[in-house]
Amino acid sequence: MEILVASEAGTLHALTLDDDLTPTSSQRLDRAEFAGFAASVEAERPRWVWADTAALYPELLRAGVRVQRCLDLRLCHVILRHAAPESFDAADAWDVPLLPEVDAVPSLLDDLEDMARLGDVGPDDLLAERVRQRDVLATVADPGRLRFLLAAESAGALIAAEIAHDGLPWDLGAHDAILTDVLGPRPRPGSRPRRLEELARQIQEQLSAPRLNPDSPVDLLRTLRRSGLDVKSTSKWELRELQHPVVEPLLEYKRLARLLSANGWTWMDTWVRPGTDGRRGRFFPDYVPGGVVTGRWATSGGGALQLPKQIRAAVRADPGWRLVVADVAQIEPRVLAAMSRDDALAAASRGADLYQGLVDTGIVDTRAHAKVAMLGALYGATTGEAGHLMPRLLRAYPRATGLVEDAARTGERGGVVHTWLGRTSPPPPAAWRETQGLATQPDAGESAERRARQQARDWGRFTRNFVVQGTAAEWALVWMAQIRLRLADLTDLTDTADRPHLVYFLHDEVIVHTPARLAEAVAEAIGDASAEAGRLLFGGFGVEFPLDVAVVEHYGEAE
DNA sequence: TTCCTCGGCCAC
DNA sequence: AAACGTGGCCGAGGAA
Repeated sequence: MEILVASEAGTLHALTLDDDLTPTSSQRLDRAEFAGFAASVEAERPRWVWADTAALYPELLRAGVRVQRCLDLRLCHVILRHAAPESFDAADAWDVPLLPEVDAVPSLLDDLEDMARLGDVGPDDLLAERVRQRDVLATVADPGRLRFLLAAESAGALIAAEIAHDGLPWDLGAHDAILTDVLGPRPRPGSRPRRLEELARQIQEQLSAPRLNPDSPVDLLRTLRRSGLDVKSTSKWELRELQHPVVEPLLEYKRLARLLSANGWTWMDTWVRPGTDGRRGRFFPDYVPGGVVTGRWATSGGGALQLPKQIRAAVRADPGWRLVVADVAQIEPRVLAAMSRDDALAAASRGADLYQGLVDTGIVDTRAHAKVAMLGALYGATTGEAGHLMPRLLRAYPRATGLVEDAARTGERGGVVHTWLGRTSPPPPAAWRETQGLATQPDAGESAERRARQQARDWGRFTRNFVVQGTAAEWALVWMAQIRLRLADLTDLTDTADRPHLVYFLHDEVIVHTPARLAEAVAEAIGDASAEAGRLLFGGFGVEFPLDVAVVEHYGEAE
């Protein structure tokens, strides 16, 4: 059973559909009735179908109602349009970006919540889109896989909304202690923390430049060169190689200045809601499912995808609760082995450490070389150590390397490539084709040809990585959806106060916040979910996805 | 004043 | 000092 929920001019319409997508009943709901309606119908485990999970699900969550499955038609639309562009006309209302161009609607900023989402789609339009998507699905090469992807993508939307509702437990006191320890006490607004001020003075003295602003790359580069240091930039990679007394305080300054600007007291004030008795604060990452072309999640504000290791100890479970932190070891090479059906690479992956497996089978001599070579193959390295090791990898794993090489060649020709479940890469932009076209003209100059070759190789590296990064993202989505199902089974669903819940996701890593007594059961559920994700995606093919799982009080304890 | 690009660096 | 993929976010400083 499916239930379509349309929202039009503040009123909700719920349509119940049978398996042929024929409406069997229809009703109007006041906004206030929505959660009660959803709670009563959820017992029958329907599939909820709506235009945009982020527009409707939060109000259910606020009312304490969670649903098991949904179809997010906007997210599905994006996938289907790329998979079968010939089935769609010009861009329509379903192609609107998640957030509008801010320039375009300055007067609507107050209504952003309502206007930016696809909340306002009438029941007829919603049903028409649902039917269209079913029909498009029937035309693609492998509807089963794509249907699975749409379900996984939609489950991701539910999870993102739930994390946005629950938040990541955050210990403001621990965060402040870390900052104070390395920077000094919180300074008055507009002035540098004590430690940064000291370092700035040292740098100025070492370079005999009393008015140097170390935060200004232009100023700093000029001053360094005036001191006889032959550098082309102020990056730490280049500075590290210099023999000069300014290097140490300068690198330390950069490290601390970064911490202050990215995750200092201002960030804390902006993104963390203080806790209450017996409860930590909460950081609310604004995840954007499907926000990256490859299918990875993006974030919009808060920087949840780049929480530096330095402050992870501030992620701390509530008293009496634990964090279960789990990440997949070397997900991308494992996914590559599975999707290319490369038995040799799969065999090397049959252990907790795939890179060590490459050493043990004699492909390379050290683990470090194995990692460099493998990442080089996934990213398209041509020079240096990675480029040098490539021939060995090509010889040892012709199927796996062949898959990414093929994807690169396709991209270089301007073609599109597909992930395992059928997410399709975007075609190269018009300017790209134009440059390629110019280079094939009879009167094309040397430089035009060089530019075109360079650009073709660049796009090839993108498509090469797309197939693997995108399939890894699919694995992670399925893993997380399986975790979510299993967590719901650990407790009585109505018992929301004691419910283990996902609070963080980072490409190949999750954190579950759970009452301490359930921590071991949660860890086991996460492992089961990993095995199930492998089976669901790749059937019986023998690639394993081993996890590092840790039950901790704070994230800093996990590796 | 606001907007935008760039250099730099964090995460995977 | 980037090389070799995907991102977000910051301050500086020039452009509008």
